[in-house]
Amino acid sequence: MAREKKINVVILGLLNHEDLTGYDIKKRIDEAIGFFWKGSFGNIYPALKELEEGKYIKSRTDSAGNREKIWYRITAKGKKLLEDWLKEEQVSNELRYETLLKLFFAGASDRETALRNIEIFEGEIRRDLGILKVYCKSLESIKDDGDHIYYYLTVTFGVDTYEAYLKWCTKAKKILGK
Amino acid sequence: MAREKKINVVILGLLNHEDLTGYDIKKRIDEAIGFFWKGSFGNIYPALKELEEGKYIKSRTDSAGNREKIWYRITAKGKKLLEDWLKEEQVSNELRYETLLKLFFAGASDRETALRNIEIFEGEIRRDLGILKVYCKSLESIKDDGDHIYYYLTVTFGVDTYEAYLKWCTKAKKILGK
DNA sequence: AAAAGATATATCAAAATGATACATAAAGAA
DNA sequence: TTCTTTATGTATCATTTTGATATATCTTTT
Repeated sequence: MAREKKINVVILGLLNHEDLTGYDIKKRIDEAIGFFWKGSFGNIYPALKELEEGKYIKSRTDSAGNREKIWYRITAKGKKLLEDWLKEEQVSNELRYETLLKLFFAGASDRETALRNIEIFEGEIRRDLGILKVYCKSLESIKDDGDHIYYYLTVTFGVDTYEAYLKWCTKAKKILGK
Repeated sequence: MAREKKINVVILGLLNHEDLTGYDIKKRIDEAIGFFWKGSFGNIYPALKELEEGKYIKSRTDSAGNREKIWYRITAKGKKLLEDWLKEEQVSNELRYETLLKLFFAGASDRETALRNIEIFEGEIRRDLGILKVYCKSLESIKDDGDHIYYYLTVTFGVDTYEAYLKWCTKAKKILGK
C-alpha cells in the first residue's frame, strides 16, 4: 500500500467521528488538533475529491436555502484505511520552531535580540497554555470509555510540553543575563 | 520587505559562521539543528542559486581533482538580511507530530495499538535524547563568549522537552492501563 | 437597512518534502 | 590488487503543504 498523504488520514479520522463539510474539517483541525497539526483549504478540498473518487468517503449535497453545502461520510473502505494507518509503525514527528532557529543563529545579532525572541516565544506559549488548560479541564470531567481518553491524553501532551517550554524560557533568560 | 522563505535564512545563518558547499549545508542542518528543523537538496540548491542572484552570497568553484565543488560565502548584504530576520518579531513555530495524530484518532482502533504507538514514540525520543545529551555535554565544556552559548541553549531546549515527552509517555501508558 | 463577521466552496503561486539520478572519492574487504 | 560499500557532491522532479485570495451566502449586530 502506498503511503497515504497526511491530510487524507486526518480527514478520515475526523469523519470517523461525525459527518462534516470541508469547512467544518478546517475548523476541527484548527480547534481540536491545531497545536500539533495544520490543515488548509488548499489541501482539504482537493483531498476530499480524491478520497471520494477512491470510495473512502461519500458526499451528500445539501441545498437547503440558496447555498450548497457538501457533507461527507466515511465508508467501510475509509475506516479500513484509517485503521491500517493507525497500525503502521512508521511515523514522522517534526518540530519546526523558528524561535529555535533564531536562537541558534543569534550570534549574528546581539543579546537583546536573542532575549526579545525568547520573550515573544514565552508570551505565545503562556497564552496557548491557558487555552489548552481550559480544554484539558473540560475533558477531565467527561468519564466515558470512548474517544475522550485519547483527546485528554493528546491535550495533556500539549500542557506538559508547554510547561517545560516555560521552564526553559526562565532558565534561558537567566543564562543570557536577565 | 517581502517575507523571506525559511531555507534562505537558514543558509545565511550557517554561512555566517563559515563557508560551505550545498552538501555541507545539508549536513549541518541534519546534524546541528536536525531535531527542530529540516532541509532537503530540493530546496537548498535552488535557494543557493537564488541567493547568489540576489547578491546575498557569492560562490567560488573549486576544481581540485576531477570533481567540481561550489563553495559559498555570505556577503555584507546577506549579513544584513540575516540580521533583519533575527529582529523581525513575527515567528512561526510548528509541531507536526504524527504520533499525536494517531493518539487523537486511536478510538478507531484498539488500546493495544494506541499503547504500541506511544511505545514507538518513547523509543525514538529516548534514542534522540541520548544523542542530544552528548551534544549538550560537549557544548558545556566550551566557555567562550561567542556563539556557543546559543548552541547550548538550543540543545537544552531539546533535552528539556524530550525529558518532558518521556514523563508524559510514562503517564500516558499508566492511564491506558499499562 | 446597512455593515460586519461567520459560513462555505474553490483555486493558485510559492515553498517544502522526499525520492531519485548521476558521478567521483575514499575506505575497507576479499 | 581489485572489488564493494560508503561518503561526497550537484542537480532535478513529482507530490504535498502552505498561505493567500476570490467569490458568494447566511447570520448577527448596529
